[in-house]
Amino acid sequence: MTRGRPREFDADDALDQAQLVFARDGYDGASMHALTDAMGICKPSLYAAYGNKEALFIAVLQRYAAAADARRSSVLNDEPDGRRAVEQMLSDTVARYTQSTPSPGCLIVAQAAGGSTAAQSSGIRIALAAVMDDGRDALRARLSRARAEGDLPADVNIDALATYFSTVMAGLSVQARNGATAELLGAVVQSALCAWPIAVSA
Amino acid sequence: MTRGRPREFDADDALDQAQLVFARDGYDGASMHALTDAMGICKPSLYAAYGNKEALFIAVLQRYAAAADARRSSVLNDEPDGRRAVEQMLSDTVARYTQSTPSPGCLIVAQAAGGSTAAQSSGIRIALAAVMDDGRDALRARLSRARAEGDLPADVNIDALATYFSTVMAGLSVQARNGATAELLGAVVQSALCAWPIAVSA
DNA sequence: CGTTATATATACCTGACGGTATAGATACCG
DNA sequence: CGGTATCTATACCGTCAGGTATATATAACG
Repeated sequence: MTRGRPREFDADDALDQAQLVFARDGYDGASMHALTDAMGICKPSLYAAYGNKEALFIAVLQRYAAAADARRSSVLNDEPDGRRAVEQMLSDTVARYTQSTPSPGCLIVAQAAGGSTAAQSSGIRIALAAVMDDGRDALRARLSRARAEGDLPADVNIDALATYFSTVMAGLSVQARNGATAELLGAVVQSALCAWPIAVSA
Repeated sequence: MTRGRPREFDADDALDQAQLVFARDGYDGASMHALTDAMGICKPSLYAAYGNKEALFIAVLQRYAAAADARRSSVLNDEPDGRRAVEQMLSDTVARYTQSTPSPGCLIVAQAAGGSTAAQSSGIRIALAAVMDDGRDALRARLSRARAEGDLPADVNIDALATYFSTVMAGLSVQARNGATAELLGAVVQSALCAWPIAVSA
């Protein structure tokens, strides 16, 4: 058992609130005051629980990425047809990016697209690169399966195709943040899917 | 003639230097000290010439957008075939996004993707939305011409297709900023172009 | 040449930032 | 119940942010 006074807040709930602030203001724009306000805790509690601002952001990021990864994996694997699986992933992405008001889009993409490139070795950029790689890896694995199952031609470039769909998803985040509607982005998804290579039936 | 002592710096050159700082650090991350250092001027000169930080960024943004628009328009209009015109635009985009070290990607996309959504009515977001709309409008106009010339089917949704290619370009900026190579993004462009609707020859 | 208008340089102001010391509150452990 | 470890709250610290006052330098005008 842990000794001492137990903390009066739920660490994961607090991360969820912090996520909203980071998504709305960005890492630089989010002040510790705004964060503690939203999390409902005072600063020493925050620093004791998470360390500092950068560590807090990374904790938020990894929680966000874990949830996103879980959703994406289930969406990708529940659908047996490869093309429909990717379509479901993109449609789900549009739904989530456009429903998260007042800060549409993806926290990861937002920070990766706009964050400072000066501190390339900073923990934040490392963590961002890691979660983005994880996302593309999951997609690549699904495309690889699709190729093995005949949903993709044997000679398709899996890396390039995975990067392509990742690129589209990153773009969807940007469009959503700029106010694009779910209907318009749905049409974008349909256009994007036209790039799905057609397997020649043997 | 202008009275008084003439300024000792070129206003446009200074904007170019400021652009590098904003691209590297983002709007929030760029300090006035870093900006004046890069521009080679002192703070009162900067404030006298541009007003304040926000106005300076908007000036940088509009200069950047004007140059980007000029390049894009020439690329789009020089090529008579619609599909090849878009291909040239995307390839040119990849080349520019990957060659601008140490801050790859697009200044507009970076700020639009990651900037604060809190101040929706701020001048920055308004200016960003305007230049992004301009870019999509130029593309839409070219697609409309392509449809008129038979390079696209008559029933194609021009709005959706223009948004689709804009989405891909925004995604390319994100990928470039995360270190994707020109080769890989070139393959992404080829995938993206597979979404070009095929006109049925009458 | 004196006046005037503008540019530059130094030095400074107010406020907010990230982060912390210290003191008080509340639980487990013996 | 005493001791101790942990959490919370207030108040604070040093630094740096964006922005500006003041003084000085340099040009066009008359």
